[in-house]
Amino acid sequence: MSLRHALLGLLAQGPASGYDLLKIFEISLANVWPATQSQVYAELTRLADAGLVTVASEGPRGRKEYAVSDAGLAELRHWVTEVPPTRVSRSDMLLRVFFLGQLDTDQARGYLRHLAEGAAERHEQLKQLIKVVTEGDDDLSVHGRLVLEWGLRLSTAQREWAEWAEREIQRDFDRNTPPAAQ
Amino acid sequence: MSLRHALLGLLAQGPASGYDLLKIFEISLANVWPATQSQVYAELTRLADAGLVTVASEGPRGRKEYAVSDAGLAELRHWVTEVPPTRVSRSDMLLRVFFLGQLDTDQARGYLRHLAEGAAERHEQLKQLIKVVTEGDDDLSVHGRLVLEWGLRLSTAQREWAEWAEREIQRDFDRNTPPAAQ
DNA sequence: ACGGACATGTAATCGGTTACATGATTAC
DNA sequence: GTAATCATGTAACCGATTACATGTCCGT
Repeated sequence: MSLRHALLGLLAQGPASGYDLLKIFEISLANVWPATQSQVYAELTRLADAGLVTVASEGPRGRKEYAVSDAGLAELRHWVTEVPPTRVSRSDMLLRVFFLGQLDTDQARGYLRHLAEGAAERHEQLKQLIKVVTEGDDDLSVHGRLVLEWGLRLSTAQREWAEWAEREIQRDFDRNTPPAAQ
Repeated sequence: MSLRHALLGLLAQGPASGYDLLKIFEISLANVWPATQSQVYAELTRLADAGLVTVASEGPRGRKEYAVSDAGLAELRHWVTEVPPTRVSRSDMLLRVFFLGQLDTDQARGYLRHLAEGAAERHEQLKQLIKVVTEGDDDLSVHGRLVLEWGLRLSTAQREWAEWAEREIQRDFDRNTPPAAQ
């Protein structure tokens, strides 16, 4: 039920329409909680039905501007402070690592090298992004920067780990394939 | 569709029943790709229908032992090597960080401290787990150790980041609340 | 006048979760 | 005999994805 809270959190910054919110999702929340158009409109309707947001004003082209209600703000704060964050998140990347034994050593090392390269690329992208976002002192920018810093640290850790794992696999291979057998 | 590949990967290690596979999920894959009982049995039926696994033998109590077919092995290898890993994974933990502006400074720092503590706990748990799993030289153990190492690095990075973010928030607070105002 | 952006909605499908339901075998 | 474990299955529901569908306003 986090899409609900993502929407409440964005609306806590100021009133917005579904269309506005979608654009915000595409830029600032895309890497943390992606959402589709269908989903956003449907959830806004549900939030309004539940009284957590209200339709503050209606504009041209059927535009509906939503504003968070007191109940909505309370729900948001409750979620942030009281609801324990999800323990595990599924990772198909790590699942593949479990099954690397199904490949030959070169392919397995290739997969890990690819992970390292991907992490390095993401790191560079985030470095660019952080330059662009550095201006702005609204709440979302301030805390968005904390999230970006996590992205930087995560991509660094992943690159280093993948490089380590690649060496580790090579080491295992060398140990099980003594020089005489080469 | 990764549950399907998780099952193929486990069956590539040797034939097993749905019941067996479930126990494996509960121990070794619990932190990477959790699966429920309903899900496993249903997916095994689908895999058999698709010809990716076969019922190798039937035992007492309606037990069905599944074995991966050649087509299944091919599908598994294709998935590991050719299908690009998922880019983003949703994180309600980071989503909360975005909305920390809705709390007062103490609460926000509390959330981050809590994250740091949680990461430290997970790190300790993994250190225990790695001791237990260190014996065993089958494929799953070898590559499972790579995954565990990632868990260790991830939990360390998260603890350090959360501690850094907590200080960062304090710094912001001090900057916006000059001594004269205290 | 027309194209692009603005703006909202519905329906089908899929993967995952929870709960329900049932029964056989084995160890004590 | 009986409790624990082994063993499989179904059904309802929920959140997310994809595709379809429709219409309006604004700038040039």
